[in-house]
Amino acid sequence: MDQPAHPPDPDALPLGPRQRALLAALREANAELSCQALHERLSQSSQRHGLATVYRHLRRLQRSGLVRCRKLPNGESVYAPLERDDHHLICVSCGRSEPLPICPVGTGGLGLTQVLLQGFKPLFHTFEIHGLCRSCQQREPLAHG
Amino acid sequence: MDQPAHPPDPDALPLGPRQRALLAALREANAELSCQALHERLSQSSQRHGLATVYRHLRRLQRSGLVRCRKLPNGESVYAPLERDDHHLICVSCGRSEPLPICPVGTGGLGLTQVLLQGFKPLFHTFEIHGLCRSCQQREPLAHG
DNA sequence: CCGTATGCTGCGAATGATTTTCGTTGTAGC
DNA sequence: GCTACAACGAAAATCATTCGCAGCATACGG
Repeated sequence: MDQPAHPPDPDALPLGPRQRALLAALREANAELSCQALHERLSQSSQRHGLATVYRHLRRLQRSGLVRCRKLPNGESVYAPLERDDHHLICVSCGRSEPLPICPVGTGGLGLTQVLLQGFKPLFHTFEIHGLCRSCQQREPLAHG
Repeated sequence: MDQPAHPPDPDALPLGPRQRALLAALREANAELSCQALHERLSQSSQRHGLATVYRHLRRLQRSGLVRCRKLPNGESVYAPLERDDHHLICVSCGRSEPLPICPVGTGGLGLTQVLLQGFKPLFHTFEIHGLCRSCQQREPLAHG
C-alpha cells in the first residue's frame, strides 16, 4: 500500500504516512479514543485502515513514546497523544471516567530518581482515583454505614 | 448454599462467608491475584466457588471499598486488599510489571480537596509509569535515536 | 529490466477474560 | 412443611484484541 519501507521524510521519526495519519487523528480529537473509535473515524475520512492495522500502529506508536494508553474498566483501551497529560476519577460501580485536573508528577514532588527506575525508561504515566461517583452513591447507599 | 440472606456476624460488614474467604485469600497472597488465579487457589482449598461467583464477589468487594483492582496490559484484572498500596512500572513492550516503591498520594502533596472530587467518594488509586523495561530497551534499540 | 526478499495490509478466524443466562438450591420466615 | 428470595454453578454468550495468511509494493542485486 502506501507504507514505504523507509521514511521519505527524514525529520519525522521512522513513521509512515499511516502512522502520521493516526497520530493526527488522535491529536485532533478532543478526547481519548478507543482503537475502534479511531478506526471508525478514519474510515469516514479518506484514510482507510483495517482494524488490525490500527491496533498494530497504535501499539507501535505507544512503544515509540508518541501515544499514551489506558484501560477502561470495561476492557477497552483508549489512546491519546503523549503530550496530553490527563488523569481521571473512575467509578467502580458504573465505570465512567471523569477528568481529574491534577497530576502527581507535574506538581514536582515525587522523587523519580534513576535509582527507583533502575534502568526503566519512562514514557508516560497514569494516575487514577477509583471510587463512587456522586450518582452511584445515591443509587446504592452502601449498607455498611 | 452457605450464603445467608443477612450476615450472622454482626461486626463484619454485610459480608457473607464466601466473601470473607475471598478477602482472606487475597490478604494471605503476597501478590496481586487475578480472578482466575484466586479461583484456582480457592478450589485447591476447601472453599469451592464457581468462577462466576468469584467474579461477582470481587466486583462487590471492590464497590464496598475492601478490594482494589487494576487492569494489566493483557486484559487481566488483578486484585489486592485495599490496605495494600502498591504501584508499578509497566513495560509497554513486554507488558510486565515491576514494583514501584513510591506513592504520589501517600507522600502528602497533591491537594485532593473536596473541590476537586466534586462529590466523588475515593476508595483507592492507581499510579503507574509506563515505559520500556531494561531488557526491552536492549532488544529493540528504537531506531529514532 | 527481472526476480527475490522484506515489510505492511486487510480480512476473517481464533483467543481469552469477563459477563450473562438460567435452572437449582439453601435460608429465613411463617 | 411451604413460599419467597437471594446466591450459586455450569455453560453459553459477549466483546475487545490478536493471529494467520495471502496479496502487494518497494528495495536491491544481478
